[in-house]
Order: sequence, then structure tokens, then C-alpha cells
Amino acid sequence: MAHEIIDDPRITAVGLFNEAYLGLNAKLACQIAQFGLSPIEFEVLLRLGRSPNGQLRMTDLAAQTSLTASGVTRVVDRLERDALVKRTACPSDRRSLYTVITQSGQQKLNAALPEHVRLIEEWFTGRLTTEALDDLLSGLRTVRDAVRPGAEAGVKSAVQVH
Amino acid sequence: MAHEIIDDPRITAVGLFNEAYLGLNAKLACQIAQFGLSPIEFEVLLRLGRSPNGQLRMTDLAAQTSLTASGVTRVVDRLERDALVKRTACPSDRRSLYTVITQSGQQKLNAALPEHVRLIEEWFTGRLTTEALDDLLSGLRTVRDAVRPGAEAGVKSAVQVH
DNA sequence: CGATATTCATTGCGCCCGCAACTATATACC
DNA sequence: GGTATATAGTTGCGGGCGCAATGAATATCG
Repeated sequence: MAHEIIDDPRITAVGLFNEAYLGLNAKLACQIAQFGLSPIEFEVLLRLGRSPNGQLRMTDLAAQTSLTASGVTRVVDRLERDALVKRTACPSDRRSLYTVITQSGQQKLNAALPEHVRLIEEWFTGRLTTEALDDLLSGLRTVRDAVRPGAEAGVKSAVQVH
Repeated sequence: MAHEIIDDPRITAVGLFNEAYLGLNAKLACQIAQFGLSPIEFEVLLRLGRSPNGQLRMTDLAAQTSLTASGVTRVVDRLERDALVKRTACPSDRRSLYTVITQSGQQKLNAALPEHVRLIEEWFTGRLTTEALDDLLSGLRTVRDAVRPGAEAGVKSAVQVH
């Protein structure tokens, strides 16, 4: 009855991956929510905040997040409604729009970040020795590079895997 | 302008965690979809399949997945509509319901599992040396145990972390 | 035993987001 | 230069799921 494959250690490994990921994110989501933001809104703000001029085109946001173009439109809709970002025209391509973080968006981001980092330290990085953390990140990097759905910000040429 | 904290390596680490997790799951979701299942439906089927008698109460399913009770109700609704599970009364507590996997559910699970494991091997476990995999899983386990949202199946007494 | 509190599951409502269709602009090709 | 194709972004629609309210059964406690 395939009673052995259902307990395959590889399935267990993925289960562990899931639990660790979801558990950690639940902790972080809770803190982010205190600033009136959803995790995806926080991520967009973060990516804008670390980009040159605090701006990114909608398409780039879609590539860097787990969202489709449609999803980006709506997240930016919400952030713009709350005056945390604004849309501005792209001079070189009139199809494109820049989403640029506002003063108020930067302030909210700066306000949230210290505690955010503290929580990451508390529930994740601080739980491991330097060496164990390096090992973990190295493994994650290997997996990330394998499954890269676009991966690194700003990457233009994506190698297609068969 | 807090230009340093936004590039804190701990934030980067979480970003890496995200990319690896989402990328891997996208690969797996794609395969699962070929069997007409969403990832959460597959997970429910899997957890039922590895449980004694292929059954679990709604509440247990909620505890083991990332779903609320309401979410479990609806997932089981869909699976039951497709005849992959069925609800049966719990004799000892008439508030509770068992969700039990059907013959047809087992067959679908068995059909999906080999390729599922193969994909995990291809995109995850097979990318790492035995040692690197052990290190990765050990790190994940540490994090999981810290943030445990209920963690191990069947655990009854949950130690509350302040 | 009887009243109160708790637990299991479901449901109405609303948000979020993917898909596919659509508009506008840009690029390619003859 | 003009037509075909590709790309940027938005929108209607529909599905998935959380929250809070509800109903039913059980547990707790005076």
C-alpha cells in the first residue's frame, strides 16, 4: 500500500522546511501587522527602500516578489491609498510606471525595521551558532539557485532550466 | 536614513529563506496540480494517508496544517466533493468529525507520490551532499522547534513559550 | 444537578490574488 | 513606413481562506 514512500525522509524534509518557514513568518507577520501592513506590503516597501531613488517599475516588483503583475497593481493600489508610495511616469517608456516610496513610507519602514530585525534574531539567526547559520544559509542558497524564480534583484538574463 | 539596517544580513537571510522556500514549492505545486490538487489539498491527503486508519479529526488537521478550522472545513468540502475523503462521525465526541481518506483518495495519493519524491530529490535533497543536507535540516529543525506553531503531529501537550 | 464556560465544526462576509481579456505603447520585420 | 508581435499595466471575475458569529455537544464547578 506504498506505506513506505509516504514516510520517505525527503517528504519529511520538505515538511520540516514548511514548518520552519511558516512558523518564522507567522512571528514576523504579527509584528508587521502592528504597523498596519501585510507581509507582502512590507516586502514591497522594503524593496523600494533599498532601491536607487526608492523606486522600481511594476514589472520589477513582480519579478522580485511572489506576485503576478495583477497582484502588484493591487498591492501598490493599497500602498498608494495609504500614501506610502506613489506612481510616477517612466520617461523612457510610457508603458511603464515607477512605484516610488514616499517620505511617509520611508518613515514607516524605518520605524518597523529595528524590531523586525530583532525578531529575526530572536527566532532565527540568534538560535544558531555562526557556523550552523552559515551552513543553513549555504544550503538554502544552493536550493534557491536551483529553483530560482528570477532570484537576485536586478538580474536581467535568466538562464532557462530545460 | 537608516541605509545600513535595510541591508542587514539578517534581513537578507530571511529573504534567502523566502526565495528558497517559495521556489521549491512552486516546483512541487506544479506537479501536484497535474493531479487536480492544490498544495494544501495534497498536504491534507498526505497527512490522512499516514495517519492510523487514514483518519484525523478536523481540529487535528487544523493543528497540523497552516489552516484555521474554517479553512479545514472548506478544504475537506472540496476533497469530499471529489470523493477523495469522507466525513464520518466520531463516536466518543459528537461534536467531532473524522475526515477519512477514501480508496480513491489513497489511489490518487499513491499515484502522485513517486514523482513528488523525485522532484524533491531533483530540486532539493539531491542538490546537497549528505553532510550539507544534514546541516541544513538541523538548522531548520532548530528554527522549527523555536517557532513551533504546534509542530509535531500528534503532540498533545504544547509547551507555551512566553 | 444546573448554570456557565469551553470546544468542534460550519457559515456569512470580505480581502487578497491569479487568470485571462483588454488598452496603450514599443519593437521587429518586410 | 506599415503591419505583426511583444510588453507594461489594469480590470472583471472567481476561488481560497481568515475572522467573527453561530449552533451543537461537552466540560467545569458551585
